[in-house]
Amino acid sequence: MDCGFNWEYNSLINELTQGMEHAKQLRAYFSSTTSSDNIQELHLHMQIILSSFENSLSILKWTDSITQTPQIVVAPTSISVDKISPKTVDLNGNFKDNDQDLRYVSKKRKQLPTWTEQVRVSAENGYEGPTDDGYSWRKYGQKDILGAKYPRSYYRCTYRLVQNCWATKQVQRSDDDPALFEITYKGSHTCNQAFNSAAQPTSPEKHEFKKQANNPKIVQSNQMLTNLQASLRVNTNDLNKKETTCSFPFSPTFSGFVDGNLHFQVSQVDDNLVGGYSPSFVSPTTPESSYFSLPSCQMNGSRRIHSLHHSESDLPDLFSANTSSTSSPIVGLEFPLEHVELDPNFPFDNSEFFR
DNA sequence: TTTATTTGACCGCC
DNA sequence: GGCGGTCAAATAAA
Repeated sequence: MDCGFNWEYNSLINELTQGMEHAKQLRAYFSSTTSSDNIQELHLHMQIILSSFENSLSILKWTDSITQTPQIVVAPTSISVDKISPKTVDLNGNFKDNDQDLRYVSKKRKQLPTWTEQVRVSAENGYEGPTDDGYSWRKYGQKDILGAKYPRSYYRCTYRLVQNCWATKQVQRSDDDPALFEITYKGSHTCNQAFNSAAQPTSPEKHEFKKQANNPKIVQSNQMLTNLQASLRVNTNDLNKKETTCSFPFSPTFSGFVDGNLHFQVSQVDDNLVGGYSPSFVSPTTPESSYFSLPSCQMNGSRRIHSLHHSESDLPDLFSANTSSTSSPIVGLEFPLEHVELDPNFPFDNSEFFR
């Protein structure tokens, strides 16, 4: 897909890199000052911001390593809130092309992106378990693991059958710390709840969503609508106040307006595109100011951390797995250029675009 | 009646 | 052969 997005893509990386460097400087500054609670709070936020930057860059660079054209990346981000060490990701395995039964799916799933997240459950926040992560899961198994004090639970996406969503997760309670749950996710959600996860698990809309999820036409319609909404558009009004929203074939959303200066907002289209805990951040709204919102992670009363690693050798398989799903509203997304309203007078200057 | 969970059995991998 | 992961029938819950 060559839509001339390379320079926006590079600009995005440059902008993220620059933002991360400033966040690092801020962190260093606050680290060198007092140790009051407020300062520590700020330091914590800075850490979160840095994690967001690092993972955004990782995702973008990872995509770039596959193809020079930016695309939707179904990959998790990590947000470090607790001081818990990151775990590993692996994408091993060889699958046979001729295997087409369910076993084939099972083998192929071994290549799905895998990442581990650790969730601490505390009584004070009323969090009842580590499973409420914004997605709807169905438990399909439990197994006693050798050497582990607690059994391991196996969950898969509730919408596996109706939406061919192959995301799974395993929940393992820590032996040393019973309040700590290690959750291993395999595969990213390709179901509709990826676009509705925020309200999904607990809201009354859940039932309505399920009804819709069983209707293929509604599902398709919702997916198209959601894709359309998720995709950015470029609108320009008059020269004095141009409302400008720019669509890109990858997850972040850029929007803003032009009034001599270009004001830009960068936000995540859909947090599930990157694993459910994606950061959203706001780039400078004025040439002089620079601020960032906290990541819009779904904490759900728990504290969580997860990490993602992709080795070079893993990438093709992962990419293949992501793009192989024909029903996915997310993966392999081809950006519909006909939906983009481009102002031919819009100053798409590479160096100034994000300023 | 429908949906979710439990749990023993099965299968593939090491 | 043991272990981890998954299936699917039985059961429970809504």
